[in-house]
Amino acid sequence: MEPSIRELVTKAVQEVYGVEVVFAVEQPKDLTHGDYSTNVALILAKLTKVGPTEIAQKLVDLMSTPEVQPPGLAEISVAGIGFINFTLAKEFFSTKVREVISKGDEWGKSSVHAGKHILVEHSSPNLFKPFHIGHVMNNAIGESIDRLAKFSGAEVKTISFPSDISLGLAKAIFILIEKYGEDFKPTDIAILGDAYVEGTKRYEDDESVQSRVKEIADNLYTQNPSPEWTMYERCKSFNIEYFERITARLGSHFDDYIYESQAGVKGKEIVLQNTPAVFTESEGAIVYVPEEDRKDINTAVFINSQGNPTYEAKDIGLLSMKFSGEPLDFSIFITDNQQVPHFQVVLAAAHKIQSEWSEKSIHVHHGRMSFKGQKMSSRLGGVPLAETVIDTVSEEVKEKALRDAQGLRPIDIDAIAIAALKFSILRAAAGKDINFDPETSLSFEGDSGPYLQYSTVRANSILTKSSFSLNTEYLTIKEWQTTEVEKLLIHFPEVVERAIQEWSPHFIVTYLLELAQAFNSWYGNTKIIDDSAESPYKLALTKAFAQTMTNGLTLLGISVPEKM
RNA sequence: GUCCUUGUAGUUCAAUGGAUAGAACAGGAGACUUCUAAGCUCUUGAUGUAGGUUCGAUUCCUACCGGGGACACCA
Repeated sequence: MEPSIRELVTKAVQEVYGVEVVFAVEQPKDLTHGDYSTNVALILAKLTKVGPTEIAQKLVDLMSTPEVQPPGLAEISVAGIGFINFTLAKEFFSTKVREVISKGDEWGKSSVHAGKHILVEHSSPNLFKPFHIGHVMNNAIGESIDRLAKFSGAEVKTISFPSDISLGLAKAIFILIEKYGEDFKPTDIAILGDAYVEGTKRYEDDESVQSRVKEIADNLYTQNPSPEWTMYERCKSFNIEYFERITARLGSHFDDYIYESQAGVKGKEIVLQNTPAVFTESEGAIVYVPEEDRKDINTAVFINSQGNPTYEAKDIGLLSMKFSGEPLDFSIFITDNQQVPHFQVVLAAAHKIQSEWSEKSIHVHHGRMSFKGQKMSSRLGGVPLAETVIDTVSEEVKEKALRDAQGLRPIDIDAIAIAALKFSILRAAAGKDINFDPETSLSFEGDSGPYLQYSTVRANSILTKSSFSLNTEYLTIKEWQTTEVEKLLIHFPEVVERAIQEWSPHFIVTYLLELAQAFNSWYGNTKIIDDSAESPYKLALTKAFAQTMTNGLTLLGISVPEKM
């Protein structure tokens, strides 16, 4: 409906004022103002120096003639300081309800990026560091953006970029060999994480440890067959399995991995090829010096004086590998915003090597998660692990379900716990820090993941009881007061589109909350299954609601339990 | 010190330059005896400070104050 209203307004403006202006057609904040509204008169007022209400009235008069109006429009009116409000006919809503049901899982799907190829990189783990609550934040946002990309009509490939080689990793290997011997086989990620932490400490204040660790690092970088290399390979495959298990539990799947070790080799090669064209030598290292007018970025080392690629060069290698496959339209990557300055330098340098590397890259950055006010550092330990948090929350869910004397499937318990967790992350506009406190951040009541699930489950339960089918003739209802549920329902595709345009899942969250509230309020005051003539339509509306919720939750990476 | 980013009820979060700044939690009150009470209804309460641009500023600009981050061989 939004496009045809836009067209109607554009034509009217053209006719009266003979100009083209940029204006908004949007859902008013207050539903009583109508289903759509435009600020075009306010914009024109500036141009023509005429009062906005006068302009609005002129346009409304012109648009109100039946010949020019698109079907489904019931009323156009001037309101407030000069807004033009559009109210839709109830037939429009009932037709839409039918459309929602027949489209099913495709309802709300956009075509803004139809035919395009998008690469999404997220959840990149540092092998040997356990997957902690901060990684869950990256995963939740990344997974949702991945799903939004798929819902945009594009062909999407999802990858992860594990950090599999570093000095820190050699420190962990050192501890493992010392403590457990060369034949150690990893069975628990915590042992590796502890080794990492211990290695970091030991390295700091012991020179003999330092030289031994560097020796190990050399063997790892050169893939030299040695006890530490064998140990490293065992640990690496164990870690990848661990990573896949935990991300699968969170609902993610990766098509491919690009390892930092590969990207490092590639990156070094590219940086050397582009020296001195792009990079310059300085103090034995190879650095990128930004342009004079780029005060916002710093000089950065790409290859250190030992000749090893740094993080910066690895990212150049990563870019080259991302773009070496089939042609890409966008390459989206998700990190926390601590890394923003780093990527500004990398992309500035990348632009000079291959301009599409920076032009087609989209860096989505989110805030960081602090834990009960404490900054988190996986090197120092003390950070809650993802699995521990999920398990703890799952226990609470289970207890609550028992109190309510309900049996829940284990898979549903997990789904509810994960919904609570993901919701606490996705509800906020990305970019802001989240202070995570399991006591207060994870709620099952009010604005929460479980609230959204519960509303959907309840609707589904009614549908099961009623044996609803789409064939029911529900469009013939006479007495019907359009509800807030329908009024919100029709805007789902616009919300999805905006979330895609801005790569911001939180628009979906905000919308689903509003929708669920509208439904729960309606549910509380209406009997849906009854003998009235409206009952089939009420069931259809319930179905359309459940479908919209399910589609929206899917975009957030949250699944809907069978019961709760 | 330079640059980036952020500041909204007691708390956690919303609000493409527009209509009366919305929710939830916490606090207070209530309904139901009806399809799932993880629900519904009512209620108390907020834009860091000072200027500026605009018909109109939480939103844009400037300064200050308070968080967070980056500043060359870690990732």
